[in-house]
Order: sequence, then C-alpha cells, then structure tokens
Amino acid sequence: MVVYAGQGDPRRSIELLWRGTVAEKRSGPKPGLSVDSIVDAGIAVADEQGMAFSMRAVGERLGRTAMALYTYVPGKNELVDLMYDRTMAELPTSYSLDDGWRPAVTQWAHDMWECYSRHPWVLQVSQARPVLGPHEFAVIEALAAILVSTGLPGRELRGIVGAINYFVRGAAQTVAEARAAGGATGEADEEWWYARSAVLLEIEPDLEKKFPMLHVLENDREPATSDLADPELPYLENDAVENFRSGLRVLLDGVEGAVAKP
Amino acid sequence: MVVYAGQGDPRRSIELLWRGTVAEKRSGPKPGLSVDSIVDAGIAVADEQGMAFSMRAVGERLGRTAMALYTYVPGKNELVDLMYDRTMAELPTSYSLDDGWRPAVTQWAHDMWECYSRHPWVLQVSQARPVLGPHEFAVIEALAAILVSTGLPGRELRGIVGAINYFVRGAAQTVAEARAAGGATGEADEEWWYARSAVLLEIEPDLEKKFPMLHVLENDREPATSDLADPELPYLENDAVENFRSGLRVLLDGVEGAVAKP
DNA sequence: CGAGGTTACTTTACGTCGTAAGGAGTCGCA
DNA sequence: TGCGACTCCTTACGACGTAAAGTAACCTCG
Repeated sequence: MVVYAGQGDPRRSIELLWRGTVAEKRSGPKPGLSVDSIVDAGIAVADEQGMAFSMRAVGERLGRTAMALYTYVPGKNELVDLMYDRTMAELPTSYSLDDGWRPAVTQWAHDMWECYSRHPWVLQVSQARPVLGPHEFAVIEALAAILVSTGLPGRELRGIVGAINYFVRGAAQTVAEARAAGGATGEADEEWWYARSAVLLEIEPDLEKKFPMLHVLENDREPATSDLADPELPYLENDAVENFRSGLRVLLDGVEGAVAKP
Repeated sequence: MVVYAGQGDPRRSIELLWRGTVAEKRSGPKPGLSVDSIVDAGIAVADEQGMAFSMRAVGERLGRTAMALYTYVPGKNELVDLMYDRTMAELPTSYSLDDGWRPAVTQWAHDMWECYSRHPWVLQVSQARPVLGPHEFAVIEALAAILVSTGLPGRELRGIVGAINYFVRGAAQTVAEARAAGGATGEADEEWWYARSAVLLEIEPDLEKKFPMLHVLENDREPATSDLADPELPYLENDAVENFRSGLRVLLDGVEGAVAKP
C-alpha cells in the first residue's frame, strides 16, 4: 500500500502538523502517551519493518493497544504524515553559499540521500500529495534558497528543483528499497541479485546479444577499489553511490549551463 | 503496500516473464483463462483502482473467483511483475538518431511520461528490485542505445541513464499519483489542492514570510495561456508539464556539456 | 466404452490489516 | 459527591492475500 498523504479531514491533519499537540488539559486521566511519542515509535517501527508497519506494532512498542493511538492521531495516514515531517526535521534548514551554489546543492543532495538511507520508508510516501508539513517546506526552502542565488528566474528554477529532488529520491530508492526488501525476506540484496541474474542467464543465455547497449553500459567499470569506494559497503551499494555522484554532476553541469547563458 | 518485485521463486517468475505461457496440454478441463488474459484484466483493474487493486477484483472481471488466478500465476507480486512488463511493451524499442541524440532522448522521455500517465500504478512498482522482464530491458536498452551514440564512456552513462530515468519517473509521479488519489477518494486534484492550501494559509497566515524562497519560485509564472499549454488539462497539470519540460532541458544541457568536454 | 489420473476452478477458512463502537476506569471541577 | 470529559481497552467488522481441500471436467489408456 502506498500511503497517500492526508486523506482525512484536512484541517485536523494540518493542525497536527503545524501546531503540534495543543496541551489544554481539562479533566480525565493523565495522558500516558503524546503525539510526539507515537510519532517517534512509528518512525522506529517503520525503520525496522518498512512502510508496511502496523498500528498494532506501534501500539505494542508503547505498551498500548493499537486503538489507544486513535486518541491522539486520526488514523494511519495522518500518522505517516507526521512521521514524514518529523523525519524531514533531521535535515539542515540552510546551507552556506560561501563557496557558491554548487557545493551547497551537492551537500543538500548528500544530506537528503543519507536521510533517505536512514529511513527508507520515507521514499514510499507519495510525492504527488505533499505532506505540507513545516519541515518538508523547510527542506525545499533550503534548496530553493541555494538555487535562487544563481539568479535564474523562478520559472526555470521550478523545473530544476524538481529535477534535483526527483533525482535524489530515485537514486536513494535504488539502494534503500533494496536493503529494506532484503531485510523483509531475510535475503541480503547481493544474494537476491545474484540468484536472479543467474536464473535469468540460464533461461535467456544470449541476453547480452539481445541488449548490447546495456552490456556496454555495464561493462565499463572502474577498478574495484577506487579511492571513493567504501570497503565497508557491499559492491552494489558502492556502485549506486558512484552513479549517484556522476548523475548529480551531470545534472548540476546543466544548471551551470543555464546560469552561464543569458 | 508497495509491491516488491518477485519475492517468490525466482525461476518461476522469470520463466513467466520471458517464456510466457508454455502451452503443453495433457489432460483435464480446458483452461478458461490464460496468463495473458489475467495480466490484461489486472492492468485494466489497476488503471481504474490503482495499485491497491485486489485479486478478488481481477478474478471478478474475468468471471472467476480470486483463487482461480492462482492456477496461472503464483501470487499477486508475480502478477504485478507481469503487468509491469506488459505495460513497458507499449513503448518503442528504438529511436531515430537522424537528428542527433537529444531529440531522441526527449522523445523517449515523453513516451515514458505518457505511459506513466496511462498507467499510474506502474510508478508504485519498486525501482530497487527491477522486474527484469524483457520489455523493461528493451525500454532501458532503447535509452542506452541513444546515449551510447554520444560517445561517452559507460561509466558516465550509467549515472546519466539513472538521472533521466529518475527524473521522468518523479515528474510523472507528481501528476499521475495526484490524479489517481483524487479518483480513489472521489476528490479531484484541484479541489484537494485548494482545500489544503486554504486551510494551510488559515492556520499559518505568514507562510510566505517563513519560506520566502519558495514564494519566489512560485510566483514567476508565465502568462496563463502560453502556446504550449493544453486548455483541456487542469491548471496544475499544465504546470507540471511545464516543469517537466524545463527540468529535462536542464538535465540534457548537462549531458551536452559532458559530451562537449574531453 | 469406462476407469483413473490430471487439471480448472470453487468453497471455506486462516491470519493479517485499519478502524468503528462501546464500555471501563480515572481525573478535574461543580 | 457526582457529573462530564478523558484515556485506554475489548470486541467486532469487513477488507486483504492465499493455503487447503473439495468438485467437476477432460484426456489417455485399457
């Protein structure tokens, strides 16, 4: 299930996102939980089990039943929105422009990438219906602030912001989801991949002849240990990081071109 | 639920993807269905209801129960894989290079975009664990074939292929998922958006002051009816198309820069 | 032609999910 | 002291994917 952001009452969710818990106690027993604690628990559970976490699991982590959560949060969708926005709060809200826009954007992209790596489930939250939380705004504001300094018109910047955003998300997905799925089935990513391609080659032996250009792409490899490679990480992951770096470079070259032109 | 590609027996799914139905009949009643018909029905249902379609719905469309499908297909994950690959078959497998690589890539991106628009659920199929079907290969092969003609080394092209792919997917998602979600709740995208931003402005009146750079981005609009705008489409969608065009332009400028450089 | 095995499809059922409904206990305030 | 508001629980419903077992159609072999 892909969670579409905020299908419930818009006012309720947006208030939760922007105002936090409004603590005006009247009567009744003391709340043992809080929206914050539930969001934290939700993030912890989702980090472990992915986006298919259950309300029951979140409740259990807090020593409550699933239904207890509904006192604080209207439903799972809204909880996911809150978790999403909380996660975005991990990211810096501004970047130094001392060295120009390019290092700043690069840093933004890497921070984003790492945040996605820590919380892969975030990548499953629908893009199309933005959560519209304060921290999500802040993250995009940070990127926008960097890019506005190029002097490009907003018309052009919108496409660029989108492109950078999509690129980082997509690239992170390639790594992060693989890890998550591996965890879910207990199957490591590498093994999954090798099992797959072995079967594929067995069934379709002349694969390379059928798709020669893919073969060209795959085969021009760096020496196994480039100075950038992290020996801690599995091969596939270093590969993905390398593609991330070079893809981002090209994308930013394009931006640079736009800046240089009239 | 995000559907991870092929968590079942790898051999079985890959055989289904590459060999199709192996028709060697022996005995027993005549099959009333086929893998093909099930995949078609699945696509039709998913086009209507999104990725959260149910096996029961697919069965019903074929006049069968959900369990009847399991005679032909190992499970829902595998069915989604097949649906995904079938969808990719709608796309061209090669592009003319007569006018150079750039118009070809642009065409590829637009074809991809339109395919995603027709079948928004495709965007929910996990990127990380590629389906590894023949038509998915063919689509990437087509893009690779175009880009190899630039003469760039494979090392660099991998990042570029990724960047273009991610960009198109992300941009399509922004439009397509919005439409799909609107359909699911019976709420049109425009209305959803306006309701949301109205509440947001009510709760957070000085939003523009808190995020001034986003304001800059949003406000440099073209005149409402540019020659590219499609009056049939809602405003938000034309906007997204415009951002798609300009983002792609910047990205390809970057590629051009890489081609020009040593 | 008839028996037996194979196959297509159905019925039933299990365990999961999100969450609606209603009740039990706890506290602040009249 | 009691009322109303509040938290949290139990129970239950209808969805989901799919396992297990049953029924009936059909081919092949005697």
